[in-house]
Amino acid sequence: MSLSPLFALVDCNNFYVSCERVFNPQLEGKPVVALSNNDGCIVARSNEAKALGIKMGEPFFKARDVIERNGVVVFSSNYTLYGDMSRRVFATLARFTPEVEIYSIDEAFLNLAGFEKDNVTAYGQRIRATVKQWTGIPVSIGIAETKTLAKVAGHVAKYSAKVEGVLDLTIPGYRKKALTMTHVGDVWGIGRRLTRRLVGKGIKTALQLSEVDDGWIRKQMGIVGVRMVHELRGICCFPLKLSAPPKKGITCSRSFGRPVTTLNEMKEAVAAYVSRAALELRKQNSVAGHLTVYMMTNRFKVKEPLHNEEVSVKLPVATDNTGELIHYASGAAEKIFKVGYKYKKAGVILTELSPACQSQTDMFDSLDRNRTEKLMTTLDSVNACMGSRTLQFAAQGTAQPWSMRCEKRSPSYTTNWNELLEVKAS
DNA sequence: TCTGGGGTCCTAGGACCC
DNA sequence: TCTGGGGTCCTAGGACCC
Repeated sequence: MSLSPLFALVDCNNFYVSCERVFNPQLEGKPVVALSNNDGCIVARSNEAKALGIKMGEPFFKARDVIERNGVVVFSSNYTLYGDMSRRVFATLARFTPEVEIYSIDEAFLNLAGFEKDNVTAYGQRIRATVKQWTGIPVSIGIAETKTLAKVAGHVAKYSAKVEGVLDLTIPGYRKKALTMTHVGDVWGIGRRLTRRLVGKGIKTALQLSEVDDGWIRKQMGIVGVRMVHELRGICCFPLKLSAPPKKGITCSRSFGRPVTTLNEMKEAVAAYVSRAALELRKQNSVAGHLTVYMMTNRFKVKEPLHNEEVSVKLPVATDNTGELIHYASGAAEKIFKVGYKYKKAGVILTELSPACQSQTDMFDSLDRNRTEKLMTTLDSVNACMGSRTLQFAAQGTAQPWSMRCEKRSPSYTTNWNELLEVKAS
């Protein structure tokens, strides 16, 4: 007999801000925000910052006024720190159920099927308290028969003080109440576009969405919509994914800290992005058969000349070798780079990924692939233990004057001894 | 001065084939 | 007037997620 499904969504509250607070407890109770790469947008806000009206995704410079007036503490993103804290949270969750799906850096679904129904709220409270105690990170937990309902529950749990961070929608009457108080735009899978369309048709709450006719929603939103509505009714359509399948494409792109106007700098940046992408490629034991390079000027500067172009290369032999990939990427960059433009951003995309062990060899291949493979293995292991750019290709440049801004980055407290020693000394 | 980055899935439409 | 029809594969673009 198979158990009826029961999911818990564990969601870290204001995750990046919470990570910073673990190492800066005096920030507790104060407004704090964390910025995206290049210090561009606000991507995490403490409750106090939310209360000031600072919006998610808002450009930093637009919020600068409010921030300065209210003494909001600002952090650049520190993904090394957040990634490590995230691992600690998930390791803690794994103590409570063998089946954990890591959904994002700050969210996980747990399989609670078979756990005693009457006690799941108490169990959730234990999970929440343990994560807080072991990692310092506060979480909200939503429990329900489907992932979509668990997301709804988690959302309500986060904003309703009464439930103390854990809400179980399998308790009679709770599902309807939660769906009534959830705006349709807050349902998992309903983005800005669909929100506008649904609200235009008079569907404003998650409850109303759950009550629409199957045929109608099929026409409006396709099969995706039908699944979503079924999930809201308690019919499970999205099972837990316990192992992530290998990625089908790997991208690395960054905005520049200042405009790039020379081919040399552009090629350095592209080489640096290729190196990062190739490392990811090797981590999942894949090789890439196709490479795309793109570059763009600042789309917000309407008065400056615009150039936005990409070029693709079919690689003669699928590879994970950084040097080889840099070679093709540089050629591609040369093809589209134009003098007289101020480039804002560039990126590299690796696609047509396949398992490294199955890669086809080419009779006329001029590279000694055994040797380059050893070189890559050595490079990766040196960088893994001594820091990510200890060994690098010369093409990436050393000064990297184009690299992104991160003026307010905290030290990587948990992973970088050198930085920690600097903090102690200062 | 200043506007993130990295993914996934689905659909529609064209090419191609028999 | 009327132009076969249906399957499969691929790609571009749209929508979404955090």
